[in-house]
Amino acid sequence: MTVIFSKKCEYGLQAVLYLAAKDAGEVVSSDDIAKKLNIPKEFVSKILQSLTDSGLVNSKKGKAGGFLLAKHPANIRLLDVVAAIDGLEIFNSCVLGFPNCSPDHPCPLHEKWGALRTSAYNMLTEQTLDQLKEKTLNKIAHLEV
Amino acid sequence: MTVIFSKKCEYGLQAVLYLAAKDAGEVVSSDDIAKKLNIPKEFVSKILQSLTDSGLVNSKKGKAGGFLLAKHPANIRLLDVVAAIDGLEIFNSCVLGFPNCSPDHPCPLHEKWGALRTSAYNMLTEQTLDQLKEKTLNKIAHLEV
DNA sequence: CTTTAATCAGATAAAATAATCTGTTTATAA
DNA sequence: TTATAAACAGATTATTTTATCTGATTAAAG
Repeated sequence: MTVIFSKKCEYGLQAVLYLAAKDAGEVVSSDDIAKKLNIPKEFVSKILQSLTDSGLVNSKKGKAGGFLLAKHPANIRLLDVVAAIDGLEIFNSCVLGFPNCSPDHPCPLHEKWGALRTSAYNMLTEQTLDQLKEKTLNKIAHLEV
Repeated sequence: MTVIFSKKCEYGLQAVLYLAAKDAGEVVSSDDIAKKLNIPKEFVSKILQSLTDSGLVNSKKGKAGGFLLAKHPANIRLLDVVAAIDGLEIFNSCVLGFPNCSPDHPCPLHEKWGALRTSAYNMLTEQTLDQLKEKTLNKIAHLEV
């Protein structure tokens, strides 16, 4: 198989987009998130805990507790989430798996791939949770089974 | 972690590029390939066996046996190798892991990601093993440990 | 014809990723 | 103040991917 983001990262991105689509400050339980997004509750809970450690998400314990974004969604870029979960290695490693791939000793795809990779990086840097709110709401509205 | 191609696919691409950099018709053993590319012999052997089944590679059994490309390297696109090993699912599945991601019910990144994905697809379709021969030779020349 | 060196086939092992479970702590609300 | 519902912590399990092993078959070369 081929993957861009790990499952952890996909779920993490879905979850923070979901949080960003809620009203500011609203606390959402992992149970709610898991049900809405159709992903394992314990798993998404773990992921949000790690994003809490990373400072992107805040949590509230106890009854009526849950998660909420730690910053205004305009200040959270997709790249921040990816960096916190999967890391940025993908933007700095050879697409063909060659060692030492660099401008000095480029792999056969170095330039062509480099251009695509940069576009992807820029896109993830430009897009904030805020900017995607409308689209997220739309997608969520059609997640019913 | 984040990945574009599986290890299998990375090794497979490296191996066919290596074969394409050899003289036409030259038979190369998996042992040779493994040593040169610094990848596990049995693993690359398995991968080349599967590419043989896919019709991209031919094999020669017995002493002095090994592998060679089944077609002229100008007729093998990178996409063919990726398709044979990882499949093309990545070009047809949601980058955020949302179900049912389509123009009707797009995920928040549907358009932006779609553009990048198409660029990647086109690149892999345009690049043939032949076109990458010079660059492959250069890279291989600097693989020494 | 025998030795040797290769692919091939299938089983197995190891490592990484994904998912689940068990119990503890915490805070709300009845 | 007690019941409840949540995050949290850590261990465990399951699945997938990566890698290795064992033996069989094949073909070239001495």
